[in-house]
Amino acid sequence: MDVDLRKVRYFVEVAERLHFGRAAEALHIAQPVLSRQIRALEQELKAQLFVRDKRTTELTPAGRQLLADARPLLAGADALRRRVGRAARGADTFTVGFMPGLIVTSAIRALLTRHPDLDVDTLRTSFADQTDVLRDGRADVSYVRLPIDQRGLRIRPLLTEPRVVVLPADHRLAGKDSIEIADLAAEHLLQDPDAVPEWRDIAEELRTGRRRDEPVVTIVEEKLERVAAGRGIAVFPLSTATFYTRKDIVHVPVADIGPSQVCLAWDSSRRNPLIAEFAAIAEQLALATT
Amino acid sequence: MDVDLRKVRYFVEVAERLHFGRAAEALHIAQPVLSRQIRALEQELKAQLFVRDKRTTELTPAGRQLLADARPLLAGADALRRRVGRAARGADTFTVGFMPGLIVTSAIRALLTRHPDLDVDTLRTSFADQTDVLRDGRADVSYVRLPIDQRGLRIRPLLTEPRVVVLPADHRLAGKDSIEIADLAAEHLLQDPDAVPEWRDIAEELRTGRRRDEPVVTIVEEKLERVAAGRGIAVFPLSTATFYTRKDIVHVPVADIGPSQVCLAWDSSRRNPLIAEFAAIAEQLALATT
DNA sequence: CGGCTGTCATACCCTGGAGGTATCGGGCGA
DNA sequence: TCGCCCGATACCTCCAGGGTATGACAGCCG
Repeated sequence: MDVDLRKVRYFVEVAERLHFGRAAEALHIAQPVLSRQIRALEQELKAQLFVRDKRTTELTPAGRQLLADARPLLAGADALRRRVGRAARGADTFTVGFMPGLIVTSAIRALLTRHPDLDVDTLRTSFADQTDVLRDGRADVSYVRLPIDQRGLRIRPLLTEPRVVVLPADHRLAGKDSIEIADLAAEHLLQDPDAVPEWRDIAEELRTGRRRDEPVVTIVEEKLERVAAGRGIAVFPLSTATFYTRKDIVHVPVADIGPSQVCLAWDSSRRNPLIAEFAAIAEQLALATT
Repeated sequence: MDVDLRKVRYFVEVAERLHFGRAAEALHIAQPVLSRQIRALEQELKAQLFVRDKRTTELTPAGRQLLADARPLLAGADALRRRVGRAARGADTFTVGFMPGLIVTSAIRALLTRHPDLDVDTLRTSFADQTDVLRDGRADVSYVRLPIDQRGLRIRPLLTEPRVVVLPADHRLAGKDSIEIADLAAEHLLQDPDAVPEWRDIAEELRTGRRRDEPVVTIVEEKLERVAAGRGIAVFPLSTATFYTRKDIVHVPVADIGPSQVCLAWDSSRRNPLIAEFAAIAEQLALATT
């Protein structure tokens, strides 16, 4: 009848690892149970999801389709749960996500003057999870920096600002007025490469596959700490770079890199009047400050 | 852990009827089972969903929130099921929804020349379900006429065309070059009032509540049959009105009514390259023909 | 080539939850 | 006041989801 979200969640775990035993471990269930549930899911959907040839596990086309659809569905279920829970707790709440370096207080204050009884929360995000918080209901709207995966979201552009590279003060490029992205080909980037697409194309560490697989740091202060220690570089929007000023660090404009585009984003399947209202406020404030 | 979609479906049925007995009947289960499942759902979500005071049932704020979120979630589950089933059947398929009167063959032909192996289907929609087919996965893209509920969708405007009122040939207004919407205040509209927002504001049958509750007809030919029989009027885009020409029917422009805006729409949570490709084709064709 | 290991499937048991029927109890209308 | 409507409660049955033990098969290594 209906798909069983538990089975779908199990499937995602297996599909991501292509290994029943380790997926079962991650799900805290026994491996035979997982095998049986996946089989049951295949029967319910009347579709083979994996090809298992006694040694390796691989996805079928149907499995790939399911994997693509499963994650938004599970996130939607998560969001439903969160929002109902919040509605049950009584007070109207509205949660605004924001990236480090962005100023959101003026918009929130404007919203509060119109809705004095509203309980407005803020939620700090990182580049990696700035859209997840919208899909799983942790935030109602979120200030995001492009590029993002826009699936399931609606966005409104607010402002753009130039991006700079952040270097240790004693770096060979530290004195320059402006550099080009190619000058950084040999450096180690401390952030998600998706955040700087121009760098992807020229980065040596990506081409040679010799990228150190240390976990990507998501906290700005932590990134700056590593930059100062000479362990890598980072590309920030100008406002972020100036906000976190330190003596052992400098920032240099990069001539051939796209600006940082800041947008307001929200889940496109929702229609909460507060969202539209907040979007209008944010847009107006963005216009006023430029 | 995860929400149970079955329980959510049960909840929607009860929330729409505010009556456990009839909801149970519609779901083909016994009433006590339904009562118990709703109670279980309330416990799982830790939220009271209904206030039951021995005679009437009413939704709580949490219940209203759940109702708002439940439908897209269930439609998403439906869509997942459909798309996985299709992927399992093998051949790549792509389904285009369209409203009566819109011509889609040229766009489909263009898509087919680029993807000779693709299996392209068409699906005729009506004003009422033109967006449902996208949300529940019956179609990959759909030509729609505004206004629509844009939640969860992404749309691209294609073209606009004037709208006319369709009248029996012997109607008192039949000879006019142009009329105003107010002239139609006393008429019976044969279609979903949401399709003609300007009419909502002046319609006598809506103001007095004496609207005959005959089911809204969704088939164009059927509407024309009723118009010819003097049982009501209909507002169509010009192309539709000229397409279905009959001797016992005339159409008259309405001066103060917004044009019909035709868009291509698709589910905003998906990223299928074929969707983007088809959107580009449709946009180009729309530009070429104007 | 034989044994070991890793990996998924099978067999079997136990419990909880979803379905059913019968019945209760409180409002409301006649 | 009586009957009716409607949701809740009580109790039964059965299957699905969890567990453990073990089998089957591929690849690896000595």
